[in-house]
Amino acid sequence: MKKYYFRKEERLCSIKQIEQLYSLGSSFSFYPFRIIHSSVSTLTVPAQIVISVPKRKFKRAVDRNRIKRQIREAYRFAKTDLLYPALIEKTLHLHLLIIYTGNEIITTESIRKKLNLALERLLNKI
RNA sequence: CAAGCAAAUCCCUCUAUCGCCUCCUGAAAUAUGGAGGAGGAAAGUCCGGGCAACAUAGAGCAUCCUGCUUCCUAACGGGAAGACGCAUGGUAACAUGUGAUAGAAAGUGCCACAGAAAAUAAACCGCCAGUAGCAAUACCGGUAAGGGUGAAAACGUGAGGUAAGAGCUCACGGCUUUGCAUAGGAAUAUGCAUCGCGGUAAACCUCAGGAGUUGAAAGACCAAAUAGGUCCCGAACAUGAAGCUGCUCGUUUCAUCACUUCGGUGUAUUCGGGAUGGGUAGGUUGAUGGAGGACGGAAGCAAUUCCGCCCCUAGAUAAAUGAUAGAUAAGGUUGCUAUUCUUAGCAACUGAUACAGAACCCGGCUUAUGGAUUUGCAUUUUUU
RNA sequence: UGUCCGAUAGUGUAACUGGCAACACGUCUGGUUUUGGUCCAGAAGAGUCUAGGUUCGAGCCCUAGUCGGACAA
Repeated sequence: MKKYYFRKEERLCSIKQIEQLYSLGSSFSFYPFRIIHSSVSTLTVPAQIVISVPKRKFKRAVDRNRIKRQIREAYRFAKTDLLYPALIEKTLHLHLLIIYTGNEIITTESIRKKLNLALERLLNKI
């Protein structure tokens, strides 16, 4: 049985690395997400990600937290089924930044579908 | 029974699967097992304090804040009780609501337009005396009663007084200063005497009280790689002239730096190695047991305080507390039945919901909010 | 987390010490021109972010809120 973990090691926590990702990484949009990615040399896990919801679009902290939790839940399933096998096959390590650019809260089911499509497109690009 | 007002309390449930954070167990781990994991406002950041660093003889000035009294409190611009004013209701007693409520009798300023005049004063109409004139009237002086203007007109009413008038004098009344007496702990109230009479201090200001500055991104500790600093050890030596040599390299002597006991030593430069201080990334701490809460008793009108006993209740750090499925409680909608026409029962569907997410911690204030329960208040209807 | 500013016609800005909310551009109407532009003449368009208070009177003073912005690493 597969384990759908999502631990602290799989998050990108360093401010400097995030700034580097913003300045050097390449990006594309796939509604309702905008994904910034760049490959790095060594990591203990295949990918480290940041989830971001802009304060300008969602004023209340409750809404931002809910969207981040939805995305995190969707990513937890998507990376185990989709992302990690492909990355291990290509021997790549990634830094990822997922920004939610939609204007309203949508259901968890549709976020899961959209995120799967977005990650497939990411795998085709690299 | 119903709706209303006020106060207090409670609310993200349970089961399954997957997952996150902290702690415990464990030799150890991201394993296994166990325990725990958002609020009344966590919000706004409007006040006050703890805590920390720095500064600091004392006093004054400046700046800012507060402003009826007493009490509560660690403290407050918060709260409690009271005083006074205003508004509404009431014949009144009083009730409810509300108030930045010290000082306008220290001084300065301002009061548009209108109006004669907006504050040491001032005369447009009017009233009165005098002079001139037959008279109308003119000149000069007195006068704040009356008119009109304005948000506000020199305290109001009456009498005396006067040529006409005027707090000019008196009586009553309103506000007010000071003193005394009584009541009260005080604000204040009542009485007597006395002084005074436009408003504005959310105008400057005066008086009284208070404020050191900066905030956890404070502060403390550990500390990789790289570069550079300091120290130690080891190795090497630049330039010129002459000699050795056919020439280069090399070597010797002398000079170019200092000291010298003439053997050398030191300084400077380069390379290698080691040690060490500061300190970056990063990490630990600060940082969650406290002005803590529940219950009982005592003091107090109350805010609150004291005593006893019990309880431990988030601790993340680019930031956890979630997702999916199902279940019901209160509630909601629809239908059916009974009925005093408003309730009750049954069935189906819906349904864990409003406002909203801890970021060092407390005490308040303000703002946003759907429901449930309890208590109190007065009102209406029905029955007895 | 903390500190500090601002909000006025469609747009950009004024309004001193509280006393009729002003200017420019834009808009509309008319004229000039064959037409458009330029130019000339005229008009409309706000009650000052919201609520409450002080005052005879508030854009201005005070309190609370809403929105926008700046600064401190």
